[in-house]
Amino acid sequence: MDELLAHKSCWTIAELAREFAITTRTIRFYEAEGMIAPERQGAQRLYHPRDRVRLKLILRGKRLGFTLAEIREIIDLYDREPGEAGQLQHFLDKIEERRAELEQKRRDIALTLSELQEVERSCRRRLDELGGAAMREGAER
Amino acid sequence: MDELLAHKSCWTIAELAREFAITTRTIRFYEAEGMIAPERQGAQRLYHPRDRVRLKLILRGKRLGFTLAEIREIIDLYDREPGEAGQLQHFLDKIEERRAELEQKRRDIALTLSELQEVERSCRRRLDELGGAAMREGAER
DNA sequence: TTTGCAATTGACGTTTACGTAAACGTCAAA
DNA sequence: TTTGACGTTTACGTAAACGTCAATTGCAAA
Repeated sequence: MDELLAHKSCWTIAELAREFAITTRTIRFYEAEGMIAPERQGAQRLYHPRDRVRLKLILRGKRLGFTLAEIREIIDLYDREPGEAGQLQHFLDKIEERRAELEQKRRDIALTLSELQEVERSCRRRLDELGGAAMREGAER
Repeated sequence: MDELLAHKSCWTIAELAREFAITTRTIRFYEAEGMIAPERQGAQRLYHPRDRVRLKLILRGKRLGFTLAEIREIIDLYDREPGEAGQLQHFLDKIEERRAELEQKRRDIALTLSELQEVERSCRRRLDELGGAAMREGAER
């Protein structure tokens, strides 16, 4: 029910775990690694939209095969202070690195997809042959 | 020198390790996991084009964040016997699974790339501001 | 023939990313 | 008031993917 309310402003750890299909242990682990910093109400953790976004970014990074250390670096790129010129250049370099990695991944995906497509084609051909044979056999009876 | 000969037909473990920038330990590990099966000349391993291709596939899979177990499954899709209808359908299902994963990764990459681009833009804006300020300051002297 | 490099196996160590279990607090419904 | 659902911390365990080291062997140049 409440799940349907599009604009929730805070979540419990169990809610987030359910939503993203991970365990609460995992969420706490990310916090221990300094990747999320939920508010505290006494002992309880309270997650705000910002935390939820971070969690999403972490999971996206994981799907792409980045390590938590790399993901931390990427996220750090997002919420950074303007800084001065030297920093900014170093910063742009970092971004460029990440972009190169992502584009390599993209090429890898394209290759794999087209190979899979080829396998699928030959698989369907074979299936057609079998189907055809079965149908001819059926017609003979 | 020999490296320039495009059509080598076999490699030593050290050559492959150098070419792909991994350790020999890693290559042997993949063999122990049953992912490569080089020829043996006595105790020495001899890698043929087929082994080299497999190694490439493994590394590509790793870049995409697949586990070795998943990579093994993907590679298995490639060199599979025709088989009968039931197998083939199950086989097509597997392919579909992998495709779905790859397309998820593709979306993830697109999102990350566009976010990085946004960060880069704001970074360059800031850099321009600083540059402009420095230049005006220079002109004042 | 010795020296030395490249290769081998085997055993154990290490890092990452959590899982699992124990022991406890909190609050609301029965 | 007790039971249950949910939360907490602390600590130890574990699977994956190698790294590291030791002991040994084969071969080839000096």
